[in-house]
Amino acid sequence: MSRFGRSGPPPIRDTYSLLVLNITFRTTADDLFPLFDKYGEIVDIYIPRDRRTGDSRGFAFVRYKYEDEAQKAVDRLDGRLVDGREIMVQFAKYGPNAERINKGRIVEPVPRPRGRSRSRSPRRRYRDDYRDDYQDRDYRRRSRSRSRDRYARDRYRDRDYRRRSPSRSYSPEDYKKRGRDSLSPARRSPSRSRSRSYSPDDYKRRGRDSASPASRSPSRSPPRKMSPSPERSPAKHNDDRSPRSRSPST
DNA sequence: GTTGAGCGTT
Repeated sequence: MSRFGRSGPPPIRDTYSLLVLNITFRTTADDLFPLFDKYGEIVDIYIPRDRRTGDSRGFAFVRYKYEDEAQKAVDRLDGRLVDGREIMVQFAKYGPNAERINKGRIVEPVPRPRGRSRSRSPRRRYRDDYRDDYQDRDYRRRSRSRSRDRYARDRYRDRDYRRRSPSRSYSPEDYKKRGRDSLSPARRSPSRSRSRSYSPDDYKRRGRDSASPASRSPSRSPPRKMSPSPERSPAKHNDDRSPRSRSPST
């Protein structure tokens, strides 16, 4: 669903895809259009949305017709405050086709039987080399928590989904696979097996993981309930301070 | 009704 999408996405050939990140969940293509359109000719703007909620995922794809304009837009709109949020504009990679993409531009939509593309240096040779270092600094600092929990909001409405799918959680097979893999140090650490067949640490680690999270820490589950009745133990502060605070002065 | 790394089609 692109802004210019009449019957689907336009040809990506000879187009420069820009990835706009850090945009607000309320920002739409229409909001980005006037911003990017001012810096160049926009071929298309696409904002992936959640198939469940339909909300924006927080990033958009802006396709420019020319590389210089795209680069200019990146330089201009990158870090721009949009809707109260700093957006990050950078050249986008089209998934697995990224190898055929150079600076966001689709070099060749079809795979090359020859490894020629492999031989040549896809390294950037633009005058904007300095920009790469500028972006690779640390301004892209990622937060300590990721938004991967964005789907968690579904649990609020579909929180009942856990009951109808109790086995939806991690399968024991996963543990078995991991455990079996850990039990094969010969293939993972051949130099390690020369001393001993396997390390007890691995066994312990596997045992911990296999152990139930609830029974692994008996001390974490004190038999004492956290709901002390005010009537059952009123003689904690009242009785203590009673003789003292009761008669501060005569 | 919330959120904040990333890479795309209704």
